[in-house]
Amino acid sequence: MISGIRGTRDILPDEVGRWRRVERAAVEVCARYGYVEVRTPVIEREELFAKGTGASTDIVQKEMYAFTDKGGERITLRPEATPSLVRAFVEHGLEQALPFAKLYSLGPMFRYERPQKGRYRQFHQLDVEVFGIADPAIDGEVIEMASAFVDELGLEGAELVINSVGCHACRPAFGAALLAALGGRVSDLCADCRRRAETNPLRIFDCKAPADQPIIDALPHSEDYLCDACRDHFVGVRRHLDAYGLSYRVSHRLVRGLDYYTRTTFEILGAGLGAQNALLGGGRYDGLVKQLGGPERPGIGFAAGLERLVLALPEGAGGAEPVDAFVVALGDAAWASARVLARDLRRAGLRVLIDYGGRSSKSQMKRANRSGARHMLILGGDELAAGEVTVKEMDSSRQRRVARAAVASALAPGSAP
RNA sequence: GUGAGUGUAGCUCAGUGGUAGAGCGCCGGACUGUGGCUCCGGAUGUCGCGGGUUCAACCCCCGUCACUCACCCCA
Repeated sequence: MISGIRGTRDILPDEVGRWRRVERAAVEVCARYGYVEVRTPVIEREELFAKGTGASTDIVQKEMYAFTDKGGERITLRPEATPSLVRAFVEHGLEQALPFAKLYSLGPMFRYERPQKGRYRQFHQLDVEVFGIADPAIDGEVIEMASAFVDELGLEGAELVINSVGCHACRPAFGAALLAALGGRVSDLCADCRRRAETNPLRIFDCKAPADQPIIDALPHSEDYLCDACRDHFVGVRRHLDAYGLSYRVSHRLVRGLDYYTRTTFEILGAGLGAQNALLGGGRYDGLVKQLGGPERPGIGFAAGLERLVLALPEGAGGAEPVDAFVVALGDAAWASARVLARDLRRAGLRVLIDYGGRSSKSQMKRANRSGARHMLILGGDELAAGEVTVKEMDSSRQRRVARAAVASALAPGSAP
């Protein structure tokens, strides 16, 4: 047997309803908030992510499925969607064509990571991006929409966390203040934190090692180092969230890993998901469009992990649509006629199953029962001769004979058996 | 990349150094034109893979792969 690739998953019939539930909610919520859908390729130039996501990030350094194609180009499976959407926005001049550059996209991403609960090598994201709006009102609207999406799915116990990490002007000062506050205590931290102190000091706030916590708790907060413009912006964002009546927690420890984030960052954490508990995360990235060769345009957005949303969905969500009828043929003579009956009902828009080959009536009926069909349509010698069909309602076991032409209407909900 | 746990029937799992099991599911019958309930019968396994120890390995040892969870990273 040839097995699937590690970290990839087959979404089987018993789970696909939950996926459709999440995807439908995503599409509907985005439409309500004025977003339009964009679909970009799964493969991109490697340099798009080196420049966009950040050459120093783990995603680019060790997690990309990158290769040289037959033409000698460096290609990669996309590890995230934001750089692709920025590219499409710039490449096609979308700000000219659209009233607002509010885009969303749905699709698979690829990262070579060790799989665990809620984390896979091929995973799926809803990606939402807004280009060209600097006003904190859009930060508030994006975060409120993310929250509405989670609510729409009926997820209990989700928590919204926000922070501001400052801009290119004020963040370096905060980084320096962090290192200064750490001083000689860097050597007391865990190995991961000592590495972070070298590469990306902000990420020390992500540390989970209990021994490090007293030191980390004493570190300065990014909010206290914001420049005036960033401070005003953050106040504005919170004013909007308060006006919406959203409950949220400001956490100075919410620092996101991608290089491009500026000012607002946020996450929504789910309950019962294990260690990978971020249902969605995002923030503002005011320099990214220019960084990728476009005009100077601010940006903000988020990505939601569909696997995690499916995982967090309440029990029983996304049940399958029931089958309307299962046609049972009794005796060889009835088979051909039964197949035509099934065809006619299907063309009339009904969901109809029928068995194949001369199985016994008993086994056909067992299969009808197992299929969850609402009705059983019995066609034997008697019915054939009379031009009728026996319509049996499965739940009540009540049945009646109906003229063939009237079968479709007899299957309608509320039609008495 | 690191650590721990787990790999036995389609699924959930028991099992003992000496001929592979249960429950559920599946197929058939009891009931030749009435499903679910009950009873009876049946099929299905390279015991993850490779090597070693042994008269004999599903069991013990080594390696390897996969899965799960956690670290890292992040949706």
